[in-house]
Amino acid sequence: MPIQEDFSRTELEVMRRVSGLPIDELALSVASNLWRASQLFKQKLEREVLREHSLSFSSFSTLFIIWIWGPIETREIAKSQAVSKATVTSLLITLEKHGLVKRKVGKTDKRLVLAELTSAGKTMIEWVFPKFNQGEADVAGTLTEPEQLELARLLRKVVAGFQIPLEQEVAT
Amino acid sequence: MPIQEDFSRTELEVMRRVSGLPIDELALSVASNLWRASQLFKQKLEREVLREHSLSFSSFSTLFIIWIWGPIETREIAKSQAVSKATVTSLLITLEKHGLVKRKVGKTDKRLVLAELTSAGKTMIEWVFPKFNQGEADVAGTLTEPEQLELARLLRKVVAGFQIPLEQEVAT
DNA sequence: ATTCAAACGTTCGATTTCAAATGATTTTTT
DNA sequence: AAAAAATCATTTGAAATCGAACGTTTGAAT
Repeated sequence: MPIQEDFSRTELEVMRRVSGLPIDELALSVASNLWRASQLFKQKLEREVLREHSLSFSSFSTLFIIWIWGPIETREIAKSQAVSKATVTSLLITLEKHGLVKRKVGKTDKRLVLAELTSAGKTMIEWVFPKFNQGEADVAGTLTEPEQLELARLLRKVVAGFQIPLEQEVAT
Repeated sequence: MPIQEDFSRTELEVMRRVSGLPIDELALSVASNLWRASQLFKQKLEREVLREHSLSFSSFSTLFIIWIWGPIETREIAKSQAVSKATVTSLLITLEKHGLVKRKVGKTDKRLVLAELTSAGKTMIEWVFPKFNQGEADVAGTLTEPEQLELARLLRKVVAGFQIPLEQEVAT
């Protein structure tokens, strides 16, 4: 029995529909599967791990990044998460409300706001992260180890590709 | 000069921080790069292609799926997009408000709601999709063609992995 | 020193998102 | 055929999300 490339029904129908148009079908399949995989991953982790701790995916990610980087500026959280500063403000308000994070104004530069974990926040992330990672392992476990290494490498290369185009200044 | 694996500063710091803990670091790097790539992709397309047409990423995706599948039920949109039915209702309301989609009740089963494009919606998707695809090509273009094929294959395998666990019934 | 410009985080309004509850319709049971 | 259960989409309330506008603070220019 030959190896069957596992195109979904939708992917096949999309390809049929756009054949004839001047469309980069390979890029289309890369992008659509990238998006779909990321959404299913997010959903799985929210449902199986985060919900029971009343954490959203974004809240968890924010908590995690604050855990890693100690007191960290709002703008750096935004950059690391690829979200707007306004979003980070919202997330920090929610996390603060739940007593997991506290904010303080920068000492030398009073425009800055630094976020750091409370002890409850530290306890939370250290308790949830291993379970979160188990979910990641379940997802990645679909692939062999060499495949996981290759997938990580390719994604890293794609991510790196987003940084470079900044050289081409955006026209106003 | 040796090839440098392009780990980001954050990825390196995270690995340093969790070394010692019983963490699957490979799964962690797969998952974090998957998420980061998808978010950067979404942001790029929203900013460079969709914003000028007042479309969100979700609105575009919904428009696209309706374009592909003709009159389609709300629940099928939800399944294909991996979002809840409530979300689809919201999206359809917005799209209908903008005159791109119209809804009609199912003929035989009056519980169903079918969505289809208006002519304005058809014009919109046929105008925007090629530009969207160009954005996809820009992103995928970071990789060589064999790499793109491999990335699509690996992501497809990951996506397929999400379907299977449904066999293990979810405990109530 | 004063004015001007730049950089921060926050607020605002709109959209997206979800789980849970609800109302309408269909299917299954009895 | 009547009652019960299942299945839809929608509504509700809360959070996440963004761009744009805003007020504050800092840095630069005169």
